[in-house]
Amino acid sequence: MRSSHQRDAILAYLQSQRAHRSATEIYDAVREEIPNISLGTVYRNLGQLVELGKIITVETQDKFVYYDGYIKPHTHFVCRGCKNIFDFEYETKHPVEITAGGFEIENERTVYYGLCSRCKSATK
Amino acid sequence: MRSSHQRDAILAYLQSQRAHRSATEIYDAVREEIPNISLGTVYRNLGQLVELGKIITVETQDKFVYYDGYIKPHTHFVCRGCKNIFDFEYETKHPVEITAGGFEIENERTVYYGLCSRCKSATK
DNA sequence: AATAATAACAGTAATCATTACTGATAACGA
DNA sequence: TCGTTATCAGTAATGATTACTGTTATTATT
Repeated sequence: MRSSHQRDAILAYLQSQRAHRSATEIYDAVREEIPNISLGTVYRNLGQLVELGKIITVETQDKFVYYDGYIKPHTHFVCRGCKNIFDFEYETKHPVEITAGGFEIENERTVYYGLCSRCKSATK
Repeated sequence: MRSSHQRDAILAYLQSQRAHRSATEIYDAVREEIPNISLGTVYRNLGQLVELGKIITVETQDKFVYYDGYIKPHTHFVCRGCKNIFDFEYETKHPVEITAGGFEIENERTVYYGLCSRCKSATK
């Protein structure tokens, strides 16, 4: 794989902050550094970075995929109020039947939905 | 809310089998009973059934949403080989920081990815 | 049972995140 | 420096989902 300025910029952006960004948000952010980068390039490189294991995807009940440069296993909490995504330590214990049934887990995703403490207070 | 033949058929279909179906698959299945039902009607009623808590959605790394008539809390395993989705008992333990941090969990989704035992053997 | 109000519908058009395509450009081994 | 070709920018296409519109069916009321 050849190196590319575009891919480096995308990875650097995702690693520079503990956040979960959609392709469009990444596109907007990277355009400040590479004004004529195209959205297709962003998608192609995001796919490659996922393939390389440098970033991960986070699927939620939103209509788009979020990308995360923090690849240590962790879970997510999506607030119904402010829509923010919070990271949490990974404490999941696999259902025993999975491994007992001969299934091979390669990775997993857990997403919690609810209200963060700030939004919970606001609705009171 | 008024009763509707279409909504009843959709719910009956999803409850009749332990499966996870996309909107299009549900559309095709229900059309055998109601040939001129429209896809928009399927989507609208799926949304209402989710709202009513009669069915749940399952978001995966696929590009479409699956609907599930089995609403007892459980997790899913998506096989990378055969693409089947398997159900498992719910044994997740919430990260302590979530409740400690004042977050209110309303629901959660866990999806495991990997190979089922059949597909694991096939690749050997 | 007939009527009125309107939720729900079928059919179709629009939206929009994502993917595919194409000719130009840039990375890099020879 | 040159040739190969991965990658790119720009743009068109795809496809799941949503919105719109005139019609139909449900349900409360007469």
